Formats: sequence, structure tokens, C-alpha cells
Amino acid sequence: MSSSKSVSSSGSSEDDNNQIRRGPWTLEEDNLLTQSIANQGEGRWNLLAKRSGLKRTGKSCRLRWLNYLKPDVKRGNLTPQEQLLILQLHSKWGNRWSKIAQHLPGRTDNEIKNYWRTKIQKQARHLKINTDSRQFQELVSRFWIPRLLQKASESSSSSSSSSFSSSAMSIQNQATIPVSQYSPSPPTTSCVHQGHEQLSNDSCVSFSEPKVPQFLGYNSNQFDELGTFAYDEGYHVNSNAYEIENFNMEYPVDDCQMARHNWVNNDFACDLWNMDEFCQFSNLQK
DNA sequence: AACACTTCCAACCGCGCGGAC
DNA sequence: TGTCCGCGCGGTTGGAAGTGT
Repeated sequence: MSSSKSVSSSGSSEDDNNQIRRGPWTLEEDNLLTQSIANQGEGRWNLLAKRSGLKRTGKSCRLRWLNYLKPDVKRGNLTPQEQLLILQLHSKWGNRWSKIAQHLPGRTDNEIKNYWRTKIQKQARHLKINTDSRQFQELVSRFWIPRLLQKASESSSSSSSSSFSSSAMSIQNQATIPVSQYSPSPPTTSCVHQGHEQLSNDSCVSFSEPKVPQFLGYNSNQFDELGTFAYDEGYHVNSNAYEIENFNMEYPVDDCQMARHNWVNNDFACDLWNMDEFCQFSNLQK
């Protein structure tokens, strides 16, 4: 695709013929658009663009408003709960970003799409797994979702507030996680700070076990409502209880040096995507 | 310090749908 | 019925910022 997006060094450009501006929005433009929407309301974007005096297309105005200026747009890292929901909903709906975004208040389809491409697809690529494949669904259901449930529970125990309106989010406060059902021995290495000190040791990595909260759980009805976790083999989460296994992981330096490198350089206190664990999971799959 | 490389995300595009005429 | 227009969606791009060497 040859993009016609042509941004000058000043960060914007103008179409010579109709004076349509493209590229990054200025503060003045943002203010003008916000003011216009306050006066005229959303919708009729082409008309709004003309009336406002903005040299932007209606389409561009709409995008800027919905993805950036709208007051309820949430910014910053996605919470484990949000990540969990994205995985669930994507397994159900695929790349229906706007539909998925409807279940994540304050998040835009664009943000979710970017998250999927930059985090999830990237990791899938590292593992040479197609995100459409059955293997990927296995990865999600056996590995990522249990991890996210764990992290969701951890975060909920440290912070009692959640802006989630989705029913799936009460997962964090209820029931019991059937982790072993997902995986014979899921690599549940904690991504919390405890690993950092140990990483200065070049010989191997030995993580202490995660601080697993007694039992995690959820109300299966909530998953049923979303229709998730029920993959094509009839794989379905129920209310059975399983214990999350604790274990140490040790790697030969050669195999996982790069992974540890990544681990050090990413803030995995906030990020699920630990390459060490993907190495482990990938090996389990072989 | 300088350069190379990677990551992230705002902004763009083409396309398709649905309503108005 | 056909055409036009507004709108929304999913895919893609390019540049800023971050990180590595």
C-alpha cells in the first residue's frame, strides 16, 4: 500500500489544491475541534469540519475526537483485566476491534488494535505461531489467560477499585481458577520485581515462586455470557478448582540469555510478555 | 556522543454499509 | 432502482521516542 500520508518536517502538510491539512494535530486545532463539538455535537463530521474552520477532513476530525480528545478516553497501559478481556473477546470475534472496544470503557479500537499487533502478534511471531492457528489458541488458553487471571487477582487485591463495567471483570474477586485444566504445568513465573536482583547472575536464572494468592477464581456464568473459553474442542472453563503450581525455572545461559535480556529491559511488573516463559511454553509444546 | 535499530501509536487509507433522495 | 454521501471499520504507515552498541 502506498500511503499518501506525506508529512513535512514541520510535522504537518497541506494539500496544495484544497488546503486540507494532514499529519499531527496542533493544540490550536484540538481546541477548535473540541469547541466545535461542544457547540454542534458529534456527527455530521464533514459539516462540522467545514463550519469549524478546521482545514481537516471530517474523517480526520472524527478520528481525532474519538481516539484522543473525547473526555472519557483512557490513556496508559492496559490493565491485566483489560488484557484478559481482549484475549477473550478476540478469541470470540477476531479482529472486530470496535466491537471489542465496546467492552473496554475508555479504550479505543485503535488502541486495542495497536496492543494486539505490537504485543500479542509480536510474541506469536517470535514463537512462529500464527494468531489464527489452533496452537495460538492453546497458548492463549493454557498460558496467557491463567497468567492474566493471576495478575488480575493480584492487582485487585492491591487496588480495590476497577472501572470495569464488563461482567467478566468480576472474575478477579470471585471463585477459583482451574489453571491445571489449561496446562499440565504452566510456567507461572512471577514477573514481579523479585527476579530483578537475580538477573545480575549470569550463570542461570532461578526465579522464586510467584506470590500466588491462595486460589483465584471466577464465576463461570460470566464467561458463558461472553462465550469465551469455549474453543472448538469444547474446551470450557468451569467452576472446578485447581491449584496453581509453584516452581523454579532454570535455563542454560545459551538458550535464554536473550530472553533474560529482554526481561531486564522491559518492565515486566506491568507486562505479561516474558520471553523466558514463552521459551518454556514453546518447549512444552514440542 | 553518535549512530543503528526497535517499539509504539497517532493518523492515514480504502472499502463497505446504510440512509436519504 | 440507482446514486450519493456520511460514517465506521480494519489494515497500514511513518515518525517520535526509546534502547542498544
